[in-house]
Amino acid sequence: MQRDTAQRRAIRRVFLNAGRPLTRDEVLERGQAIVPSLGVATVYRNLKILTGEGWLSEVELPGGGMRYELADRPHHHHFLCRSCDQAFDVHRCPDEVEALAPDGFEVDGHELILFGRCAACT
Amino acid sequence: MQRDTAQRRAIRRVFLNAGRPLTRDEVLERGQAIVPSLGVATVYRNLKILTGEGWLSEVELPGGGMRYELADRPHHHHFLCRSCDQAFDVHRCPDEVEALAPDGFEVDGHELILFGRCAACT
DNA sequence: ATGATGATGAGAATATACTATCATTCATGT
DNA sequence: ACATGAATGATAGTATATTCTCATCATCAT
Repeated sequence: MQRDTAQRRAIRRVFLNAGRPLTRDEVLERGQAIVPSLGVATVYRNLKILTGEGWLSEVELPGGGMRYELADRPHHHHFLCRSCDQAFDVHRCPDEVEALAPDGFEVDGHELILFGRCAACT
Repeated sequence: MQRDTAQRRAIRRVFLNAGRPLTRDEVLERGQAIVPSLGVATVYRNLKILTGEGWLSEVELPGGGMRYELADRPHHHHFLCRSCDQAFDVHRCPDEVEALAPDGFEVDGHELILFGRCAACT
């Protein structure tokens, strides 16, 4: 059965403290602040396991690499800072976006990404 | 100075006929229908040149690989078919989306992506 | 027509993201 | 405390996208 390791606990804590989508490197750095020996392979393994369990979900934004965020969050979108490349949550959503599709197209989801400079980079 | 080659003409024609963002492979396939000898390196080179000239612009949607589209089109968004992976233009845009950002964040652009099945795949 | 040189095409090389391997560590049930 | 085997970490391997190299081709000013 699955074991409760310091590494996996660290990775979970990183996400619980983040409040925004994280890249593999962000998880690695922040995880190493808790468990210094943490390696990339373990980060990859656990991102996959936690995603498989439905605890994390994948977020694909421009700029390479997948990002991950807690899966239990209500519908929301993202802001991507062009300066620091960090992603942030946007909790409001324009209504009826899915009605914008051309006729004959079946929409089953949508993603809205805002670009600019975050509060820290302004 | 720059030369007007059959390959570059073919690639330009592919975009003028497409009316939607194309992946490298879509450009290659359609380009080879015009100039059979067309190779990947040439496609890459010309995508970069045409983008640098401002004739094409890059579109980054989920699912790997960059896509390219004519740069002179008015503001619009995209629909990505989960079945055939083709991208289509969505010409309507929800207003005031950029006002959704958190306080202190400077928004300078946005992208809206609708997911589902296109008319041909339905 | 022709020569200079920009462009091409095939394949090698590189960059990057991710996965597999495996000896070692350590969480867990007893 | 101990045995079991799941998890880890270092690194090798794989996959994929893109760029580089270079011999050859072909455009265009003359």
